[in-house]
Amino acid sequence: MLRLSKRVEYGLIALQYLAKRDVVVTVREIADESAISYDLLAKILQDLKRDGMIYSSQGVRGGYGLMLAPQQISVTRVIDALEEESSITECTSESECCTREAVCTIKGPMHKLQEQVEQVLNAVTIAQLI
Amino acid sequence: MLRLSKRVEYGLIALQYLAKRDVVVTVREIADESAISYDLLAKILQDLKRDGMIYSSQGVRGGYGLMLAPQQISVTRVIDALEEESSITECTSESECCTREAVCTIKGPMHKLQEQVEQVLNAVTIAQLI
DNA sequence: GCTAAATCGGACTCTTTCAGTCCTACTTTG
DNA sequence: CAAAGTAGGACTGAAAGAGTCCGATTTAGC
Repeated sequence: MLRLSKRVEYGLIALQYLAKRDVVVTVREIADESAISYDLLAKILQDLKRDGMIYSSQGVRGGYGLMLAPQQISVTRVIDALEEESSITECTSESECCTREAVCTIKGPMHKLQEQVEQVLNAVTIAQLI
Repeated sequence: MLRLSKRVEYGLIALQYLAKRDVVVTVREIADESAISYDLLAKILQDLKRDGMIYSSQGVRGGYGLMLAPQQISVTRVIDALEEESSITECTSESECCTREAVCTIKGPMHKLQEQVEQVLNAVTIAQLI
């Protein structure tokens, strides 16, 4: 469907939220304000933290905050942090092995297409969302 | 996953195949040569025909052929003909109604992003696949 | 030190979408 | 009229996605 997953959508919303604040923010607050499932959002923020674009402080008065400047966080990076695969077709994937490889006649062009899409997603950052 | 569906992938392969020939080609031939399920490909070609980018002739010696020049058939058009929805998020969709609309803070930027992606997909045509 | 408010993280369920199959009907050439 | 095609509905199976549940760990503040 060529659609961003809800995980990425929620991730972008959360990052946008964090970018507007300069103190740590709880998952609860973002989830309530943005009408997103708490449990789901909690997992997403954990993944974003693993990537290193945000940090967390645990315990009471804990929460999440940005580690990087908004303009350093591209949509591509968010996608990579939150999704397993992000190639446009099976044959442009590195991890999967294309079942029709021997007879595949569109591998080259698809690679080019993927590069162009990535370029677009790379150019958009959290800074543009604020 | 931001991935083109198999329907679109097979559709592009079939169109590329047709673009290389100047006579009608049967579904069977394309399916065999490209290792694609016959039944599935048959449905895809029907949809492409409905859109008007290819024509069919029924009966013995029948098959499909291009109605338009390869450079007139963009990837966007193929996607539109073969998929229900193609918006990048729920909130940029026209047919769906975003459940979180009241609190959605990324609608504007997502629309811009979608336009840019569409621009890329619009610029690539079957002519580039040959 | 205890308690409450947080993050951490595994395991699970439910739903929807996608890919693919099966079967029957209609069309047309030879 | 038979064989080779397209036309198309209905169904199945598998996989991914979205969301839930529950328990563990950490830590500020009383």
